[in-house]
Amino acid sequence: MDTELAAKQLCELGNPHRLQAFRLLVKAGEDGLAVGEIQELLNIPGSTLSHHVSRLVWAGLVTQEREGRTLRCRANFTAMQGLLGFLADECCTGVRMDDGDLNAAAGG
Amino acid sequence: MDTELAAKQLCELGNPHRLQAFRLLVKAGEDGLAVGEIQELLNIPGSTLSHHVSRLVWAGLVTQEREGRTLRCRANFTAMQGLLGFLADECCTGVRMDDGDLNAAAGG
DNA sequence: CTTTCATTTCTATAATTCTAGAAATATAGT
DNA sequence: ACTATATTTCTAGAATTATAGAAATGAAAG
Repeated sequence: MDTELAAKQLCELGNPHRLQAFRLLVKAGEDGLAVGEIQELLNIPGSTLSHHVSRLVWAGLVTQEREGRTLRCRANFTAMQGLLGFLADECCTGVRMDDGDLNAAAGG
Repeated sequence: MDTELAAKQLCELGNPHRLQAFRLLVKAGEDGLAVGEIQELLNIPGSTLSHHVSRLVWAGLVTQEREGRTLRCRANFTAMQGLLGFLADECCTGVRMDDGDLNAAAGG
């Protein structure tokens, strides 16, 4: 995971509509949700949602599969775990501090 | 951690310059970095960097403390851990899958 | 082949963001 | 007060994004 990809994915998650949509897909798990189901839950116009979903797909965070007339969307858990791993490794290292460790870290 | 705050913080991390700056601050740990040090490392104009840093501060991801003429910036590890927790809990639940669990989860 | 449903693409507009030079502010030293 | 350094604020233009109505596309059903 390079910084560019991480930034791209963080950027796409960094919009309330998209983050909400993504959370719904995470909750839905394997079953996923049709675009129309997300639309009803978020209560926003179809064209607006389509824009947001396509950005999530573009960033690799969501996959889509046609099922007849509906498009089923699923969270890409692998991508999400990759992003989580990047954040944990690259953006949360430094000092791992419990209260007791604060002085030691600051002093030495 | 509510969705709005998470989205705000994700949005701010979702810019390459800001993500790079934040990573530098994470690496720097307790010591942090002066704005000018970040600027030299990223090699971008001061006004541009100031814009980005102020956004990170606004989102609560970075703190600033004046030390004479320099402004020392530090990553807010607590905020970052909160964000990580939110993502792990709210955006990475669903099916926790090792390879072996895939079929079981899909099957029922 | 027409209708119906689900979703996207087209199009336009308003709003936001990124970038960076110039000017201003804050601090310290002389 | 004057100078130098560090950083921000002002300002403006280019680029991107968000929003949503209207039209188009894909797929099933009659």
